[in-house]
Amino acid sequence: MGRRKIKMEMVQDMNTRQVTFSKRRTGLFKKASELATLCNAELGIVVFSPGGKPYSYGKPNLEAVTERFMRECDDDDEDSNGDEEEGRVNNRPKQVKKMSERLDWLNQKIEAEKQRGERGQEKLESGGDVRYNKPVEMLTIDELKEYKDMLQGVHGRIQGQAKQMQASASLMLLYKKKAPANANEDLDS
Amino acid sequence: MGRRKIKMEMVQDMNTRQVTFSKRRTGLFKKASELATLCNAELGIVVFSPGGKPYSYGKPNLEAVTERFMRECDDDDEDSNGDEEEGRVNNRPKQVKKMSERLDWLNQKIEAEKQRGERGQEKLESGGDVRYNKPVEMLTIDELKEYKDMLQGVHGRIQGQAKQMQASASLMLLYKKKAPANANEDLDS
DNA sequence: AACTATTTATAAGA
DNA sequence: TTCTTATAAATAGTT
Repeated sequence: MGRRKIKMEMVQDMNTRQVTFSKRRTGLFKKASELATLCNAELGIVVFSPGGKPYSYGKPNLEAVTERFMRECDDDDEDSNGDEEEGRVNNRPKQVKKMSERLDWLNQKIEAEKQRGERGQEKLESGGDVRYNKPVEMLTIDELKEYKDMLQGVHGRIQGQAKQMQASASLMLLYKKKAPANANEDLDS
Repeated sequence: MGRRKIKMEMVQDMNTRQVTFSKRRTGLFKKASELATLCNAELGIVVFSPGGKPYSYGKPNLEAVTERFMRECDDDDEDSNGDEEEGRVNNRPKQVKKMSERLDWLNQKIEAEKQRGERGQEKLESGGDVRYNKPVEMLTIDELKEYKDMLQGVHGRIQGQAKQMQASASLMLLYKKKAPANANEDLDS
């Protein structure tokens, strides 16, 4: 589809692969947008880059997931229950419960990390004092850098995971029935 | 992209729209497959046809993940039979809402943690500079290692949990209405 | 389903 | 990264 035909296998060169990913992701989302528009279809896409970063496209919009969740669920409560005498409490939500339990567990872990982060920070802060008392046990610059990178990495990855969860949760939105076509960014040309 | 250029709006003729949907859905999934292959990326797509039928594509294998999850959580699985009764839009919204609140809470915590991490980082960086002026430092190597291990351990568990959640969320999409066609074979040509 | 005339996407290159 | 362009690929209308 370009100057040359390429073999359908993972692009070896990292740089080229990144470029390819970027271009084709854009193309994929455009195609998705067109399909949604032309056929009045709803769809959701979540793509994880080789680096693990999540990208998503959806109609209706998959952004601002949490707020949408709440809003649309409220709407859903009011709309779909109007003439649904059949809407009994069914037996399926166990999956949701399980997922919620996992979220609970996750939250606990994050809270724990938060606590420890504070303690670690105390150590850092008190370190200024210790510095004058213990002239020996010091960190090398490389060790400091390592520590810094570690912190950045952990925080970054946690955020990345959170985004992934959001994207996934967004897809769940599509499981529900139609919400009037909230206009999306028009990728259609 | 064909004999003529078409306006980017919903195709009016029902028959044509169905044909367009079918063709473009195939094309979209192929593009997705190629993106995944070329860039070693993971992705998932769910599309609802105008008629409301869900189609999905995923790498790796959304369907298998879905089935596995369903099996694990099949305590209440009564949907395996093929009856397509629709009147059971359930009480899920409340649970989804609950989950959304947790997600929101989670994000707040993560954001707060990020802030803390940045502050801690400043201290580290200033400490690194101080190091050239003062013969001492704050944390011992052991303390640093302990902290690092702790964070890494937490992160590992969080990431694992997040992946599970992601899989769970994806599969929930397909749990009820199973996709009639899960195009997961080699779409790459 | 197949067939093509065209449009569209994109691999390389700048 | 963004643009250019030669070429590959997708597809709208037709059979």
